[in-house]
Amino acid sequence: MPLSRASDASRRGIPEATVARLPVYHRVLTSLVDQGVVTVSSEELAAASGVTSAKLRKDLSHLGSYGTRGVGYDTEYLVYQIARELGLTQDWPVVIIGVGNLGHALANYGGFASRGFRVVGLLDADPSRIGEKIPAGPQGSVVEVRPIDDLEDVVHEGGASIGVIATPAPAAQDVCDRLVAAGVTSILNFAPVVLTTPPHVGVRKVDLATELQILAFHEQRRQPEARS
Amino acid sequence: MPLSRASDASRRGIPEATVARLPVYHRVLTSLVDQGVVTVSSEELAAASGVTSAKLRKDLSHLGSYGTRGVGYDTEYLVYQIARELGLTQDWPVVIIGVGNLGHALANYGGFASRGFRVVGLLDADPSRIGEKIPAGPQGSVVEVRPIDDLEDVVHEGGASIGVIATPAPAAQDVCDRLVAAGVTSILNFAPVVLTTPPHVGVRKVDLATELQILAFHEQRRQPEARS
DNA sequence: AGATGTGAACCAATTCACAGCA
DNA sequence: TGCTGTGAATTGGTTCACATCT
Repeated sequence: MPLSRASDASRRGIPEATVARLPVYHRVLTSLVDQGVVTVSSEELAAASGVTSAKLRKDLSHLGSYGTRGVGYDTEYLVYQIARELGLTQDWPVVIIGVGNLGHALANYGGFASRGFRVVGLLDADPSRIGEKIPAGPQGSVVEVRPIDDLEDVVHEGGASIGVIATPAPAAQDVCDRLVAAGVTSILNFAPVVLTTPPHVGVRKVDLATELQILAFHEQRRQPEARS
Repeated sequence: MPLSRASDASRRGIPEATVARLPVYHRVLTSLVDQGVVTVSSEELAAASGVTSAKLRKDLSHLGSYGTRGVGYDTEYLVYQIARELGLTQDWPVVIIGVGNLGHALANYGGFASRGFRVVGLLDADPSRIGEKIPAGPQGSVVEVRPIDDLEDVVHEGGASIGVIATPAPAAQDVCDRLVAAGVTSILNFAPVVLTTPPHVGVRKVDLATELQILAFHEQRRQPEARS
């Protein structure tokens, strides 16, 4: 088949549910490539990713026809196609606001650098934390914590279009407004508040307490024991 | 209306999507109660929660009829009903495995204690971290980090049915197996691996890199700029 | 009058099952 | 023969619009 460079099935509209699973496939495939596995069936890849094979095939069909009938998928080829679709082949400068324990964890999380995310700025409002040098990235590179007032400068210097909010809840909306004003168009929010943003800005929220509460809900149903 | 103690609409099956939003409503309502707000309309509560009013009303209708037509919802009453439904009126002992930056952040995250979650154990495989006392909870209570070998003891002593995995990826499945063997039936996993568990165990996964990748995907579509 | 609660219509996502190709 | 890719059927979730009740 002639490899048409813009793929056939793809253009416009990959379902949101599919997008949310692509990073998982990408990670599993990367691991398979590292292990020297050259070919994988939808059944195998699905099992390793914790989904059904039908779901996996439907997901991949939205990207294009990258498998071979009767054989399976070439791991290296597929991992690249998914990376390209997700935009992992690009460089994504990221700024992180709030350098508490969570901010630290994010800054030196190994999974970022290997996927094109580069921490170009760490900001905090606490004067005692300014100047601290934090290892951010894979080998040895460090980033210095700067005062929150430098937010606009750091965003511009680094060319960041993605911001991560890891501040206490009361500070989050203000930080968000400043990020948006500085030109950031994607925000990952760890503060337990609902952010208000203009429609052109993408926001995702990760809430640690929420996840535990969902677990507790199901756990409760599992224990039909004590009453009042 | 006679307040039938098991509620009408509830029994069996609140949609998963609704369950995932209840913690948000709960937080917003708690904040409103703190501000002294006594009554709230679906329109107002929905706006503050970042959803549409129709969705909010449909969600709440799965719990029962807790509103008053022409008026709205009594904040205090509603916050209690949601808390009860989510199981937040109970005490949930939790063990956390892995006390790196993320584990630290989780241990002293204020949002837990106020919702019934109590950290009864902190475990780590790194000998240099054993014995460290970490503030876990709202006022002054500390928990000492214990060696990973004590996992079973800590789960039993604390009566924990919920475990949080904040270890590096390679250790996660082993820790998971031990938690399950010790009787834990709900697991919150921060390690970037797909865990294998028996069907009676509930698992939720939070993946920091995944969230950034989903953001990057949309960000990429927003910039129809550079080609190869 | 005014806001809830809900059937009905709509849309998105998953599952089924098999046609089509290597 | 064996596994992908995909229409068709099904399930789950959202939105609409209004009957219902305070």
